[in-house]
Amino acid sequence: MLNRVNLLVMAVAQVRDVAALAGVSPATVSNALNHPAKVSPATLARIQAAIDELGYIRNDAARQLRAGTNDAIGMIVLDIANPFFTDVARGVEDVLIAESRPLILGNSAQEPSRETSYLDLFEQQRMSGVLITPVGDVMDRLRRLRDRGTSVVLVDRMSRAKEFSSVSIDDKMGGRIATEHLLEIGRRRIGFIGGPAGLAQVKTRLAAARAAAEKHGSGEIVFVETETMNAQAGRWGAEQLLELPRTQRPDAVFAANDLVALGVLQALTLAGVRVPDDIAIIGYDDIEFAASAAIPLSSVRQPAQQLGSAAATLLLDVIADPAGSTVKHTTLKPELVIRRSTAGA
Amino acid sequence: MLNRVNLLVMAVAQVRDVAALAGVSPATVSNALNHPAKVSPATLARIQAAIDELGYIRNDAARQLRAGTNDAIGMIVLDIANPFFTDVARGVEDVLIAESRPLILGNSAQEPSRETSYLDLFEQQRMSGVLITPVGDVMDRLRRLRDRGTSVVLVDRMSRAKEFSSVSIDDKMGGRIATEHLLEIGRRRIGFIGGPAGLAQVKTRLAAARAAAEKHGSGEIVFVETETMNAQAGRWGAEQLLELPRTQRPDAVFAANDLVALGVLQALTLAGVRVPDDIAIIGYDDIEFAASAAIPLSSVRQPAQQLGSAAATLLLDVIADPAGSTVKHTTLKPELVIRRSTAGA
DNA sequence: AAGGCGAATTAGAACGATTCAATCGCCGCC
DNA sequence: GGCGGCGATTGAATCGTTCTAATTCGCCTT
Repeated sequence: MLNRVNLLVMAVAQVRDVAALAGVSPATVSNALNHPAKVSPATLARIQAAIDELGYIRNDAARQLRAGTNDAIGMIVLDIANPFFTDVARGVEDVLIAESRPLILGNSAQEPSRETSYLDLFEQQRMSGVLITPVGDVMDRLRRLRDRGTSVVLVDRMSRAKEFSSVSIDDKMGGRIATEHLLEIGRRRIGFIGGPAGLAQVKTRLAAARAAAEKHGSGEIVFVETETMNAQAGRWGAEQLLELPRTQRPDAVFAANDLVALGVLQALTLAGVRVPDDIAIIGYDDIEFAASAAIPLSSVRQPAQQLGSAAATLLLDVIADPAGSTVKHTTLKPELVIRRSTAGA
Repeated sequence: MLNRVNLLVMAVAQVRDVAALAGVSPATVSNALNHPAKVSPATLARIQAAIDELGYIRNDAARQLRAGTNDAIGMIVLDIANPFFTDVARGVEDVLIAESRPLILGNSAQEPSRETSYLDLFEQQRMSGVLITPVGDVMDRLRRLRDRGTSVVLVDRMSRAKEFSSVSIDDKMGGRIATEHLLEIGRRRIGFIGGPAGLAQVKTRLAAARAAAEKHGSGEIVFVETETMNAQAGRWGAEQLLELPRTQRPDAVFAANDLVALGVLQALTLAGVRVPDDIAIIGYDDIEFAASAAIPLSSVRQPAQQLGSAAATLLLDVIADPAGSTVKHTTLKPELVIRRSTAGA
């Protein structure tokens, strides 16, 4: 008999209902669920039958309250509309599903306010771990999270202060190889399109591009800062370049990601600029769509899924041993992928 | 003074610590947080100061346990790697953020087992609402969820039994206009690529295509069933078509979504088939990348973000009045977008 | 037959916030 | 001066599960 019955709505079954039906105490039901070895096979079977009959579903809020922690992992991605990040998320998911840990996915959309509200949520929920690609200045928040027992791993961003473990892809190398490639095919004025400038990825790739140009001697970087990094921003960025006087117009574009690159490609084509003859374009990420673009896009391939699974694995390690003395940084290597948009000289 | 202090780790502040610091009772702190009107401005200020000083963050598990419900909304999408679904998710997010309701995003990746495990999670968490585009046969699960007080709205899928409110896009119309367009430009044998066949969207679009072909008289549909709906499946599907004897080879492909269409386009191009001359291609969804494909892709545009916001709005209505007598179905209209992949005759 | 042991089970106290009913203080009014 | 009334505050109970410590029971040993 359920302990509380309403004339219209049957109350949702709880441990005590299951216990009553199986003729045991609530503690035994809890043991059956959480430490089956402690319960005799016969009782186990009776309890299972009772659970099935009543359709019992444990209340996670109560469980978490008692446990003091939530076994879910929170993840905050920069832009859910960018296939690069969905690939990373899939890498994460694969690892977590195997450990049967729920993944809560949040999209900051490059807006600090949204990032903060997800951090609030994760903090209130006492998540056991958080994966984040930060937009705003959240180091204080992350420190607080860690102090409260939530493990933190940075994704695609090295922690400057080396406080947090991180998994990233070598942006310096990526920026360098993309730029060197453009220089090698004879380009000299390179428009770098991306933003905001404060974003770590943008900052590093741009700095590496400038360094490569300087080292080469006759190369030059023109920075066009955008507010976000989608195709629309790319179209806008391309228009800025086209407004420059002929003599200052770049002969190549290095886009901070492929979405921007695709936007640039569209705008240039629309304006009658020949790609790659007049302006070569290289993107970043090598998302699936780069290869099937109108003019197949050269890009700097990032092992996105691998990044995700490495991050998830690392996070699980940190959770298992939060006091683990060492902060680990894993850095994966990007790879140049040459296609038509930078073909020939 | 914190009520429990460890030599090494300062305990996380709780209501009673805040209360003690502010010189009030825990009940007043709770009121300050949840019903500020009930608390005098002076006390409110003191409590706020105490909260800031201690860095108090409320424990959501305790709150939810007491409240009996979680104010978060769960959403299960078919495929996070498909821009169509991320667009839908963004529409949902926009609405929910405005209501400051957390969105928990799960990716079923078209796998019933993953779908089920997210449903388990949402059920255990006593979510107040769930948005789902079902893969497997989950009607029983959804019914149970509803009986337990979680509101359910189906996305991009009409509930056959009309039990649940839903928001969808008219797949019948979409299948028809795509097929009619191919017939109008003179194509007769149309390969329909997508799957699995059980998926509602696939079923409906295919049926509509067949109906349109039949009505026309000389049209014919060849169905190539795939396991999923990504570019790889599209490449595989295209290869199946190419293996057919010349006489049976279609002169057009209707792909169940744009990812598949892009895969088909790649494989056909690689095999030296001219698009659209030899084989025309039309996709479905009109994702952003369709327009910038090697051969810009004709498609059936679906108002994805609008679908998402409509679904979220409807769900909030249902949550506000779960007993609301009427089950509502909103159907949005798709739109034909013609580009080069089906241009000319 | 008494004692001891281990496996299985259980009573009851947490976990931390919220809420209801009850109390407190204070003001104004007769 | 006493009392009604009202806003502000609070004590204690509650949400459902898990864990610790204690109990029960059957069986083996000596």
